[in-house]
Parts: sequence; C-alpha cells; structure tokens
Amino acid sequence: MDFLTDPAYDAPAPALPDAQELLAGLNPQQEEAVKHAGSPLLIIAGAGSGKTRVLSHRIAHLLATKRARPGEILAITFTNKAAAEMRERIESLVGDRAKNMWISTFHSSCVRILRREAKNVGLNSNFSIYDSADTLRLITLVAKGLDLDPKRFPPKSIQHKISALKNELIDDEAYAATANYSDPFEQAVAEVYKDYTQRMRQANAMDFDDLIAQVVFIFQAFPAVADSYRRRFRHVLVDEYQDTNHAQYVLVRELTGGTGETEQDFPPGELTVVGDSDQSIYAFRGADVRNIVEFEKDYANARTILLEQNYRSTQTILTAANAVISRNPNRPAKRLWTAEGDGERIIGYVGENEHDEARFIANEIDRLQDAENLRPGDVAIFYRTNAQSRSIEDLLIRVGLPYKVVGGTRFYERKEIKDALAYLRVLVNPDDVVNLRRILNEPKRGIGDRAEYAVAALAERDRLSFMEALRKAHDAPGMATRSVNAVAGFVKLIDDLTEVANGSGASAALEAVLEQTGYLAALRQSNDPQDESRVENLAELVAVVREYERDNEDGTLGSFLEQVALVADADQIPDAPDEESAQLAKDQGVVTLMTLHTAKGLEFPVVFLTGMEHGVFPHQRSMTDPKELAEERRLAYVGLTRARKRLYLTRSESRSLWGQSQYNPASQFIEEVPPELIDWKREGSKRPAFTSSGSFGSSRYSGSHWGAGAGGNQDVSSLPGSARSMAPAAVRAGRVQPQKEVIALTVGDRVNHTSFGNGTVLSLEGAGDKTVAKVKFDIGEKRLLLRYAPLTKSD
DNA sequence: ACGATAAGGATTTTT
DNA sequence: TCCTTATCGT
Repeated sequence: MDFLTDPAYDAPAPALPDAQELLAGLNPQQEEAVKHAGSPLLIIAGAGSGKTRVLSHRIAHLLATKRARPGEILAITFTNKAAAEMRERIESLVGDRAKNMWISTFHSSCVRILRREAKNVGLNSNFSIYDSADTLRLITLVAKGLDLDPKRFPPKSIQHKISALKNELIDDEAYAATANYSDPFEQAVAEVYKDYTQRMRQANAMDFDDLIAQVVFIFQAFPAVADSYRRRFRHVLVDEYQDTNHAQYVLVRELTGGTGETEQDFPPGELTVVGDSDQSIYAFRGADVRNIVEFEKDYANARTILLEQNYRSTQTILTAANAVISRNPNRPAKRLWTAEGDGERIIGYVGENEHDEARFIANEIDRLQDAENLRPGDVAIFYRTNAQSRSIEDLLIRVGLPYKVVGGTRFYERKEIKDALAYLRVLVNPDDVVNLRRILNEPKRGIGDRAEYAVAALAERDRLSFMEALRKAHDAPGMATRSVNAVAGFVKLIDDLTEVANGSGASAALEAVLEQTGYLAALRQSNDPQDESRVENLAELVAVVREYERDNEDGTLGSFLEQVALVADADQIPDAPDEESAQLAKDQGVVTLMTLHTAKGLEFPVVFLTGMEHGVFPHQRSMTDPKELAEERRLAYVGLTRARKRLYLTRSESRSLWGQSQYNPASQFIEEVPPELIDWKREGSKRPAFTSSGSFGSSRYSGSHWGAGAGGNQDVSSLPGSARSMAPAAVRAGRVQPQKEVIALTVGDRVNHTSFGNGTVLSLEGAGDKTVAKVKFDIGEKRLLLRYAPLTKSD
C-alpha cells in the first residue's frame, strides 16, 4: 500500500472527459484559471463565484491534458465537508481516478504523513490526537505542577499562546531562547511550554497544531523525506488560502519545493491557491491574511486571476455586500456582480425585544411557506454568538417549525462522549495520561485527588508511566488501603477491556466499556434529567461506531478513534433514528440555525441575519480595535453573501443578556447598506444612542420586565430532547417525539447479540427505552441496555 | 471522597 | 441568567 512504490495507482481508465468539454460553460476568468499552466496560480474567488467548480475542473483538466496523473494530485481544504464535496465533484468528472488523489484537510493529510514518518520524531504511530479540551487539561495540570497562580496566568491564555507559537513554528526550546523573561507571562509560558512538550511526548500524543508543525519539522530535518513527497505531489491545490496560518504556509512551501534552499533534480510542483481575503474570519485563530495578500511577492511570476461574477445571489444582495465590505481599509478592489437581475429588496425589522424579533422571523417563514411554497429547509438564521439562538429556538418550538442548530456544543465535546472515547483511547494507547486520568474516577469508584496525586508522584519518582504506577499503587507513599483496592479494581477493569478491544471490534469494545465500567449503570441510577439524554447520546455513539464498522470492514478501533478526532463535526452524526422526523426532514427540510462563522461556505435561498446591533454585531470586544472591526465586517460580508434570493436584516431594541436588559443602537453594518435597498417592516427609534450617563449604547437597567413574561417556556423544557443543552445536534422538531421502539423480551427468551453471540435472558429491569436486560452468553453474563444493544430474538 | 453551596465569568472556533 | 470552577462540610 506504499504509494511511493506502488505502480498501480494509475487506475484503469474509463473515458476521461475531453479537455475542451471541461471548459464548456465557464466564464473567461474561470476558463483561464482552469487552463493556466506552469507558474504559481492565485485565484481570488469572490463569494459564490464558482470556485469549487473551477478547482475540480482544473484538476480534471490536468488529467485530460496529460499534465498529471491522479496520484500526483494533492488538494487541501480546511474542513472535512469541503474535502468530501471536492472529492465528489472531481469524481463526477473523472470517476475512480479520484481515488488515487489525496483530497483531504490539512490535518488529515498531515496525520497520514505522520503515521508513516512517526519514528523520525520519536513517536509510535499509534499516537493519540488531543483536541483543545484535552490540551487545556494537560496545560492546567502542568501549570499547577509549576505552582502558577491560575488567576495571574489563566491556563486558557497559556494554551492560546502555545498554540500561537506552534502556528509560528516556534518550539519550546526556541521560545525558551527568545522569550522576554522580564515579562512574567512570557516566563510562565516558556516554563509551561517546556513541560507540556515533554508530557505530550510521554503521553505519545499530538495536539492539532502539532500535526502541521511536526510535518514541517520532519520535512526540514529530513530533506530526503520531504523530497519523496515533493516528487510525488506534482500539483498542490489549496482551498480557502486566506485561512492558512504560518505553519500551513510553510508546509505548502515545503511541498512545492518553493524554498529554493536545496538543489533538486526535478522541477518544483505546481501550486494553485484559491481564496478571498474578504472572507478571512479566522485571524483570531492564527489565520494570516498576508499569506494570500502577499502571494505575488512570495512566489515569483505568480499569476493572479480574479473571479467576480457571482452565480448565487441577486444584484440587490451583492450591492449590499459590496457596500459593506468596501468600508474596510487597504482592500484590493473587487466587486461582485451577477447577470441575474435585482430580485427582491432586503427586508428590515426592528423588534421591541429579542422575542419580538424571533416572532417576526417565525411569522415571515410561515408567510413565505404559504405564499411562495417555501420549505423550511430553504431558510437559515444566523447570529453572532451561540447564546442568541435560545430566544429563536424557543419561538420556533412554540410555533412548531422544525429546525436544527448547527454547531454549538458539539457532539464529540459532550462529557459523556469524551469519557467513553477516553476509555477507548486508553485501550489503544495506555501512555495517554490525560485520558487515563480523566477516566480514573469516572464513574466514581473511590479514587480521589489524594490517590491520584500519590500515583502521579510514584510515577515521577520511579520514572514509570502513569499506567505502570497504577499497577504498583500499593507501593505509593500516602495511599489509603481503600484507595489501593479501588485502584487495583480499576487496573483489572482496564486489563479486561483491553482484552475485549484486542479480541473483537470497535463496537464491542465500546459496549464493553459502557457496561463493564458501570458508566451506564451510574447514569441510569441518577435522577438528573440530563443523564437521560446522556444515555441517548451514548447510544448514538454506539450507532456511529457501528456505522463506521459497516463502512470500513478492516477498520480498527485505532482508526475509528483517529477519524473521530479529525471529524469532530456535528453534521456527521446521523439524525435521530426517528422515522417521522427523518421523513419530514427529507421532504421539507428544517430551518437551519448557526453562527455567522459556521455559515461560511454555505448558501440558502432565504437568510435572516439577526441581532444586527452595535455591541452584539460587531461584538463588544471587537469594536475598538480597527483590525478586529475589519474582521467583524468581513463576517458581515460572509453573512450577507450566503443569501440567494431573500435577505432579512433584523435587530432588537432591547435584549436581555446575563439577566439584564441592554439597549443597543443599530449595527453600523446595517447603516452601511444603501438605505434604498432595504424595505423596513418596522423601524426603531432612529438614534437612541446616548444615555443620561453619556455612554454610547448598551446602557443597562436592572430587572428585565420583558424576558420572563413573554417567554413562558415551561412547556418547552418538558418536551423530550428539547432541553437544549442535552439534545444532540440532530433534528429537533417542535413537537413531542414518539418513543423509540424497544425490542420486547421476556425472561427466558433466546437472543442473539452481534458481538456476544447467542444468549438467554435472565432478568429484566426498568421500563420503556431504559429497560436493561441481564443476558447469559457463552462468554458470561452481560447487562444490556435494550435501547441500543444489537439484540435480536432468535426464536 | 464527594456532594452541596458560593463565587466568578460569560465571542467567534473549519481541525 | 446560567454555567463552570473553587471551597467547605460531612
């Protein structure tokens, strides 16, 4: 399976489209972008200008003109979704040949390279991938170990700084050499960074930033390795180039041999980057717009092609978007236009408060459904911060409009999911201290802080891994006998589970974890209503593993965990297996709620931009710094350009936030839209801005007399699955959902389990979807939750 | 060791 | 307001 030696990667070929065919229907600029050959190419692709089409046609064109073989293509995106879309588009053009291309995200490309080259950085190839929560945990632990005051040096800030350093390719040693030690924060970071790096190595773990940075380090330290990838990838194409950070920038340079430091006996790979600096909204995460702005300086004889014709929106919407974005300073000229005509005017609405704003939105959706046969699935509602979704959700539930929230607390970030995955990670990589310590006393098994620290101290003293230290816990100074026993039980548990994990598949391992750790039992006993949905989420996780096993026959537990680490996207979770709502979702779709950030790359016939208030959007914390304000404006531009036919701009005169009412004036972004484009359905007071105290906007009054009265959302929280912090990001229709069917069993029934084989039901407890059956299998007795246990009656 | 209470803080987040 | 973290009492 080694791509460097496998000669078979050029698949047998059903007809490839003719080069000329691939140019059909493209506008002149698009055609240029597809045909360009040789020098580095920058495609500045305005919103909705057909960049995916250009990229996929360009790749197909490379094959059709025999300038590349499929195996020589590397196409990089930021999200899994974008990668999947790209692959699909290319596949539709060139068929199975696409299978031999690397079309993936920065991170998964890098993981692929790292697994292969792991030995060169002193890692085993089964390293764990830490998400930012895992990372924060470890940093907190390290900072505590260094006696740093968490008030003066918040672990989150340290984490952010370390991430920024990694994105700048500054490792712990380099930072130690350059940090300003008279600055206490920098000193703290330097110390934490050093220990953190060491602990990560001990844990055999990589964080997200490492995935990129380590590949760069390997390429730079081992030119022969870099060389082999450069020879392979003759064409590198990067999507959303404006979002690249420095490490990604260097990675791309390394891949295309652009540094010119080493003499090569082959020409450098061809580079194509696509992006739009007006859609750069991730500077706060390290994205560096300079990468795209200075592309022509970085790459000699680069060619730039501008795509300005828009195929998505009406001219009215584009004019509004152009007007707003043109207020940003130092922006290269670019104006979107369409051949499709003006379309409807933008509709504006000023609510008395956020409930009124939400009511207007719901009424409009309803009206459009009747008047224009609009489907809920055609509508998206955007907001600046996640917290704003609540008032809208409340109303959608009340009027019975089905909706889904994209993003927010993501599935894989839920505690119970992280706990379950932590067990699995430990089974695959016992050195993974962060996950090991996470589950040590989860569910509660009598191993408290004291015991944990005693084991940690023993590990330190005797230079043992944490797991090894646990095995010798009886030797640890300061351990209570009770704790020793508890630890012994835990070790036994892990050993048993490891056996299951090694002997059977991923889903069997997960089920064993949930049952044998007592995790499910603890949730079932609890009275906390949240725990009910935790059980459901775990059931959904089991479903995810099953699906993975179905789709990847030779998929191991390790490969499942990797995919989960890199595909932590709420959209990937299958919708609730509820036929009625699934059918509804299929026919009509559901209204989509999300933040403006999440909306990037998407489009909808009807878009509501809500909370257009000074202090909300632009956000309070981004209003003073001109750079941050410019980024907010780009965010507005992204939001506006998502709409195809109809655009709504709404705001609210008062908004209760943190228990208090705020009175915010209109967002400047509304005022930057030419007024003749907006048809106001209700206008607020024109300039409320100044309060008696003289401060601009956002004056606060104690005691909101709106909020509670208008809401009355008791009926809401009693709906199953609607208490928002619990429900998975699946479709939540605004009505009571039918109970999921549970297999009917009686004591003595013969049953079959997909991983445990045949068995006999010994007893039943609980009712409905919380029924637990005790079943005797050949391998022993198991307690199974009927809601998701893969049981069939074998009679 | 763990549950209960008080205090503090509260953007955006592709991987 | 509401959710997460620190501290206290059993």
